Amino acid sequence: MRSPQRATIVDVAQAAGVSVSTVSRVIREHADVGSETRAKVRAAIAQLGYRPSPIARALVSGQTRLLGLLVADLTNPFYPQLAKSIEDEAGKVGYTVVICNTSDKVSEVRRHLTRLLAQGLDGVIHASVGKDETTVLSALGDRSRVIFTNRPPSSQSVSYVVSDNFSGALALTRHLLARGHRQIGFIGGPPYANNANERLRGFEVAMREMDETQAFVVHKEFGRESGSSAVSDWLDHGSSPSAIIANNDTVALGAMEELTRRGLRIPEDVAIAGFDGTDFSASPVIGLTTVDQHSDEMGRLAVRALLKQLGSGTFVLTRQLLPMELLLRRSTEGSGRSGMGSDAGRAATDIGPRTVPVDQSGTDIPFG
Amino acid sequence: MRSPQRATIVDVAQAAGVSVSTVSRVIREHADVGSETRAKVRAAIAQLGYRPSPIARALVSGQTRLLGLLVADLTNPFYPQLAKSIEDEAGKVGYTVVICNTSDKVSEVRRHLTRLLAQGLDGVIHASVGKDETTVLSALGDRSRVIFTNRPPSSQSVSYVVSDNFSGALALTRHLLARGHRQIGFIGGPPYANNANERLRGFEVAMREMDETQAFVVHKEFGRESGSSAVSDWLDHGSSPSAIIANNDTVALGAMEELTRRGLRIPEDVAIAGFDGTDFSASPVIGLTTVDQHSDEMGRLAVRALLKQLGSGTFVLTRQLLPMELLLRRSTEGSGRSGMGSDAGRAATDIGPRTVPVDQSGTDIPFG
DNA sequence: GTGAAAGCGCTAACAT
DNA sequence: ATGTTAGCGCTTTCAC
Repeated sequence: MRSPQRATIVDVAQAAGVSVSTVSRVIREHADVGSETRAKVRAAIAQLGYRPSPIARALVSGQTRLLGLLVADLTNPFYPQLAKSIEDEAGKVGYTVVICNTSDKVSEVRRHLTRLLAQGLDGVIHASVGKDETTVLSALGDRSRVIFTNRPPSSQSVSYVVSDNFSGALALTRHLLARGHRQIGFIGGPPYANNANERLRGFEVAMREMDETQAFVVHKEFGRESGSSAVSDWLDHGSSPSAIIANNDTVALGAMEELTRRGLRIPEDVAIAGFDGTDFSASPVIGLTTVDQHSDEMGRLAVRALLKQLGSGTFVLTRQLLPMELLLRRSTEGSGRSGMGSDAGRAATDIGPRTVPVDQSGTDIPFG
Repeated sequence: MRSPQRATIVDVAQAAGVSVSTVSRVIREHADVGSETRAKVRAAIAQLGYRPSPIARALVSGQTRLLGLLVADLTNPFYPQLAKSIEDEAGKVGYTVVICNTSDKVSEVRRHLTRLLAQGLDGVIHASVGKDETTVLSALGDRSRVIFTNRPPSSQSVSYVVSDNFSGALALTRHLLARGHRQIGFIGGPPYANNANERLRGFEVAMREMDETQAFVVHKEFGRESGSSAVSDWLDHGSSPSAIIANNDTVALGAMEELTRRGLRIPEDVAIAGFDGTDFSASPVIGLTTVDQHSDEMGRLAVRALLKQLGSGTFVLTRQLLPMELLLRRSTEGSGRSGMGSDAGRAATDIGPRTVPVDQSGTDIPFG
């Protein structure tokens, strides 16, 4: 049952009656190799079932084709969606990605980075904490080996591909205002999450555009409990928003739970909306209005940008802001009769693209 | 910004005024090294910030400390839960795990295995297809490098750590029968999924224990759509089960969606239950009765068993059947008033442990 | 167009 | 207790 000793390049060379360097050239489809020779080598390779050792290659090239992906919490469905897209894109060009759960802790980021580095990875996609560029950079030693996604870094001198959270929140809030809501609760995130901060800013700007509005803002972590506890905070202290915006879909679900528990109807008594566009938000059982992050595109672009950085000798800063999309569902739109079909909620409002000019210098321009 | 040329073992040796082998010994905390020498070396290592190259190590040792994890679908919340537990356990002993999405296709399994093997991984945890031992083994070349989890393999000569799906289904079905249901629909899985098969078997055995029962069985894949389409199949063709058992929580959610769409109330009109014990099933908004797989324990045990196999020279077969736990929620128990608190559904029925005797020979004993 | 040989950074005999 | 040395499987000058 032992696996047969793998053939090495030397075996192939012998079998083909050529030198190892010739075999190496053939493998890498390098320059000029006589077509007969090439054929002989190819035959030998096929016959021996030879596969070059990635380890030996890595030793000499210094490249492992291993990418790290740091996510805040794999049990928040948004991250698996993102991870899938990243893996697909990376896989296409022969890269393997290692997903790491950070629980949004800088210490975990450091721990994983150390271990990954010890494994010899080439680069990192950071879709977690935020505001931790220093930690990341000091572990990696080189900003060309990392790209931030999902949450923008606080500095502008490191690459990122994130959503235009400000505009997304703006559009969502305006929509709720247009539907007549004036007292709106916002469940903000922890201070390190820049995407959450941007969303809050969008909310605040929209609220100020209108008179007679009242905003209730609390700050929480990203779990379901956060949603429940925010609702409790408000209802137990006499605040009664007619609509609630949660920082992400998971938190929104938690808020729905608490409202349900208290016998409040959604959206008749309280409307509710989230962010991210997770799959479950679309479920008719849940029917949650959300601002979609387009995780597919985000992941794809992040991988491409990172690979570009890794490849080119000179570092090229990437700074991309992706448009979000407002997906209206029952949780804000009213009871949308049972038979509304599976396309419900795809009546979307696209929030136009917006791109930040990239300048190589990487000066720290504040967001917005 | 370039990362400073990493120090090598030779640098350390020079700095410490010893030979490389001595440094190597110190690194690996090997045998006897004079305590002064050791101190000198340690100092040099610290001072140079030396970290041994995993690649060079891998080249000589043939071990990468990389584990592959094959999952059917990362967007089914059960798999992230499982993955998390596996990563944690593997991380504790310095292993890194690469998660791969197979979409339950043997061709994808093969593709990933090939790529992972090219990356030089040590072993694989297979939590996907099932009945594909041949493929897996021929890719890996050695059964000591793989362990099946979640879904049992069809042969008994390869290691696995899975739930006692038969007993779980038995207990769930008996519970529904006890509550008076006689016409029960079962949404089975595709033929290759042995855990689904076991669940169906448990269901059938329980149904036969009682007179005057009627079972509606359909076979579907594992997505939400499967749940919806199963419900449609039944209702559009005059079958009307008073309870539905879905093969997993995701499918159950899909079924709930279709029932809701058709204006049927859960559980008043139709009761529903799933499998796996995913986090979302516990949400009061969903309140889905489920048979919990204990993904934490399953992952932990799978990793331990695999590492044991990888370590020991002689292959030791592991065959473990883990108890499942019935978690009763609103979807089967009645409307469980709004204020039932967050512990609702933790009133659990433990389904006793059951262990299959392991014999080294690995003869093919059929399940049950 | 092809080959010889020197490493990449480490481990593991085998000396001493 | 410590040092010497031969690889691990490959890439890459540098010759021919």
